[in-house]
Amino acid sequence: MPEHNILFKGIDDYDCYRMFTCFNMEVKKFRAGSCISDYSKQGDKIGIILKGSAGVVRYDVNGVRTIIETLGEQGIFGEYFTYPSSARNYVEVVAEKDCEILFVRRSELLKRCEKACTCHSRVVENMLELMTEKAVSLSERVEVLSQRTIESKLISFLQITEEKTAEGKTPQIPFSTTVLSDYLCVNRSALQREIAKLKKSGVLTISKRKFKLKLNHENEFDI
Amino acid sequence: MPEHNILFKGIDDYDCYRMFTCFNMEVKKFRAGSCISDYSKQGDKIGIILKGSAGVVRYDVNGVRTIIETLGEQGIFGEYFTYPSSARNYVEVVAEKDCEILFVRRSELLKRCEKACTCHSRVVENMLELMTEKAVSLSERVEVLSQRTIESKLISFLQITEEKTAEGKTPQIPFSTTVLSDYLCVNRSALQREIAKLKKSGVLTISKRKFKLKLNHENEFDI
DNA sequence: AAAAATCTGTTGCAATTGCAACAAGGAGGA
DNA sequence: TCCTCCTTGTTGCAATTGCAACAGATTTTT
Repeated sequence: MPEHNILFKGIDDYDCYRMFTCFNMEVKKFRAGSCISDYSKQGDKIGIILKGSAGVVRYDVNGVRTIIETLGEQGIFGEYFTYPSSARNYVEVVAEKDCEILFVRRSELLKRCEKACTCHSRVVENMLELMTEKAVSLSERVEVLSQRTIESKLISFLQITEEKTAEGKTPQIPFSTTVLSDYLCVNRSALQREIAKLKKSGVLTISKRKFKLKLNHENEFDI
Repeated sequence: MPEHNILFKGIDDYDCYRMFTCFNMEVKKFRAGSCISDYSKQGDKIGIILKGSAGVVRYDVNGVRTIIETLGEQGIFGEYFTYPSSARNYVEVVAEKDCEILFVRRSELLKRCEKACTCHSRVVENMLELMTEKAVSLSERVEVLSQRTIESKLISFLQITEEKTAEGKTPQIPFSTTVLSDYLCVNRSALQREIAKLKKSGVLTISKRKFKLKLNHENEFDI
């Protein structure tokens, strides 16, 4: 039932069905690896990931790939946010796993409802929650990318990953090293070199994708 | 009248006054250069810039400054978004100009109003707009920082600045070069060197802070 | 108006990062 | 099983970036 989704959290079946139609929403499925949106002529259309995961990927003129964002369930995307493809680079959203995506126009969501239904304001509330999540995850992205060296980009990323790991579980890098380098926006072999250094100095332990950080707490701020 | 603010857009005087109290909001003033929040123990408190502008700034262990975000009027900030100060770095929000800031807790904004006032849902709607703006500006930030070289970080920043410039006006860099380097997260003199190169090759013209870009459109994607 | 502070612009040298090439280790399909 | 494709890991060399120092310009303060 595509009417049931995170945007309609807290709303009963009948209203869900009604609004789904009223807002001109649609749900589409995509196979892993396929392109969900190429960010051209989408206007204010917003995509919300109901199931699966996806990545916002950019290829520049030289073919260099950059993973701008990774989107899990509840992730949202659209031309409205992401800087669009331009003459200098090509941006697309690619399904990582099989995906189910809800599409809706921003203008539809915000239109003043003639019937002033309470459920409409609940939708706006839910949208606020999704948008807040997006802002938080973009902030993390900025935190990582604003680091000046590969080493600190990596450490910053690993720390954030650690914090997201459930209590008692071993933190795990969600990518292959190759993909990680595209995510940190650095050269793969240079990243590999930094990983080797951190391992050698005992700061980092990795087996497969599971890792452990032991930071040296000298030379730090008192807070 | 602090009751009138962007969060209360579309709401009449009486309700503004009532909600301002009901939500435990407060408005504070800050002098240019002063520290608005040091991101410690703020919990879910959110700041909204009513007047003035501010920057979210990080200093690392070596004293290197990074401008994580710049916030104009309607900009929002809080520990909830920005990665907080840690043992390795210190984050604060600094007023660029004299500021008037509205503080409110996220939990207060989202609490189910017993009186189910229509104006409350309008506040949520306004908040969604502010949050969307934040997501958009963070996306731009990622766009710039994800570039691999100083040259492309600079060009990407200048292009975005151009696009924001009102029709007919000359685009203008909003910072000094020194501050710009902290915003692009690169070394100042290396940035200066790249600017010199672009000037020499005729791609970039700058006088004071006004600039003009003439990009060479070879080797580009057809879109 | 003089002094102080800040910003711009440049440069040589050092450190970091990117690039290319290659060997070795899975994973999955024919 | 063998073969292919993809990822990991390493390295020498080249290019980019950071650092430090300094001179001149500009702005702010006294």
